Amino acid sequence: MGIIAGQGDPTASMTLLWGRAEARSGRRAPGPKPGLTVDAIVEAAIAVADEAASAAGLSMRTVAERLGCSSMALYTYVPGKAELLDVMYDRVHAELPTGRSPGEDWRSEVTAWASDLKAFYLRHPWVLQVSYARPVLGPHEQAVLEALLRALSGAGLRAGTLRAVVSSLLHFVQGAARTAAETRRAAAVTGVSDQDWWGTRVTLLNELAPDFADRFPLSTRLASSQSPLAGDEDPADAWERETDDVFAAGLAVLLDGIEAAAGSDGC
Amino acid sequence: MGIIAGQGDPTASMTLLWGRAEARSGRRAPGPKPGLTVDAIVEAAIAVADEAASAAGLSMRTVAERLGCSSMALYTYVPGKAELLDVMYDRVHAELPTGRSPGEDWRSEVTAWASDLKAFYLRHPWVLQVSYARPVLGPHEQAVLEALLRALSGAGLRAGTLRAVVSSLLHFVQGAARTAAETRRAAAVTGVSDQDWWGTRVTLLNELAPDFADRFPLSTRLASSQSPLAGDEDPADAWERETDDVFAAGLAVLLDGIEAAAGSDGC
DNA sequence: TCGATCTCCTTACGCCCTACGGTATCGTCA
DNA sequence: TGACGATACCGTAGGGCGTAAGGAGATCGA
Repeated sequence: MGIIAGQGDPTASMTLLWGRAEARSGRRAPGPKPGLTVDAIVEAAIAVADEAASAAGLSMRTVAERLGCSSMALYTYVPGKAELLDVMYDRVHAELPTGRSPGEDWRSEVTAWASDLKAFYLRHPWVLQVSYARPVLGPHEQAVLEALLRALSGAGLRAGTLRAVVSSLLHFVQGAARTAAETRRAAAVTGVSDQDWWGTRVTLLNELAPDFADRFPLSTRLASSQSPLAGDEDPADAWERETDDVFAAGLAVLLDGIEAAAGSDGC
Repeated sequence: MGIIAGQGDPTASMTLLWGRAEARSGRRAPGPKPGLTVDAIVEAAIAVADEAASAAGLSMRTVAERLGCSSMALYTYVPGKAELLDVMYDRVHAELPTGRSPGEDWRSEVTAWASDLKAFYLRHPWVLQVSYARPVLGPHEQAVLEALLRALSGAGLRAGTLRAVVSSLLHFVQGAARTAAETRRAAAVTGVSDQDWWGTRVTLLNELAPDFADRFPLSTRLASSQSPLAGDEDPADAWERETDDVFAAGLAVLLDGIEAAAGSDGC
């Protein structure tokens, strides 16, 4: 459901994201000792979202339950759910590598960046549901972008082209990851495996639209060209391999395009 | 929040999608005359979702209000919200052109397809929130896919490459449209214009992270290379033009890549 | 005319987020 | 030492949401 990030108080979110000033002023305020910390809440919330495999499964109640407090206790530390999501979003990006692997050509650097990012999205699919329109502007996400720019710096692109390439790459990885994650989640949530689901649909389609192959000849041909299962292969594994192949092939196409663009950018 | 489509009863959804059998059996059943139709409900639901610019704004209650009935009355015609979304999703795809424009080369055909699709997503941003993992498999969406395949048939790609190219193109268009739609929606929902929002964030960033430019030199340079506003241009228009340029440039990169792949596919 | 059957509504349950006001706790200063 | 007042935390409640259950009324075939 495309959650809008950055919707809460900007000052609150940004302060939480970039080193908290109040954490440094040594003086403790009067009153009872805090039983929680923002860090603990964020960690718990990430764990909840990971398990639910969806931002929709994240509720203040579930987070509070995991921490052994009431949902209202969280509001002492975090202004609201929107700001919590902002911080979760950035924090989890700290997992991604940011260092350069020296001496590699830019193609393999970008490929490594893309597959790291895709794996990351599959570990934390809820990240894909945070809107990218008004970025959270946190340090860890920024580092990921910087890593891509570093990898691409070897390709020699003009600024305009570079912007387009960056967004293409992001959209490509996010799209592929989104599809893969949603497929997994659909199987988990509904309890129906992909093959069963497709089987049911295809049977129904044959009954309800017997003229399918005539109306959509190219789609039909593309679907039937799917490589058949090797005899003893687990269908789920085969599907995984198939999508990996599509990812690699799509990325290769994109990289070819970047190379061509770099050439015409006159470098 | 990535809504899972195809979650309801497959038979129900598919029957609603592919010509309703019961509509043809002439015999009216006893009981009061139906005051609504599935079509009217779907139309109202699409209007609601368009206005809310988000699938989250779509509720059975809102749809019912627009039709002047109670929310429970809808359940006579539609099994549930999931199936309603399935039907909305496919129905709205009927807007898109499906005919081929004869005599054009495949590059301009694909470009036209992509920009039509992007405009469509911007008119109906909620479509982007319906999961693509278990496709609805309705006739109108299928026609859109078939149109792309027809446009690409001139490029001479092997089946494997074709699959990768199709998914790259879809992901690219969806990603670009998603960002654009969410930017618009964020401005509408929060009442804060994009420039104001960015201004606030940048100011905060300067205060909280004065070392930003040192930590992220490439990001800083890319951001500062943005073309400045022409004196009397509306900032919103300038932003629109900027994203259009990025879209066109990204698509061009992708098409270059397709061309290269077609070459190495040996056609 | 008389069921049978269908449409549509009211009610209710169980989720969600969070505003508000009350209470328990503890550092600080007189 | 003792009281003050800031702070942490919770209970309640209000307004969302989807939809199960069951009842009221309309309309058909027999």
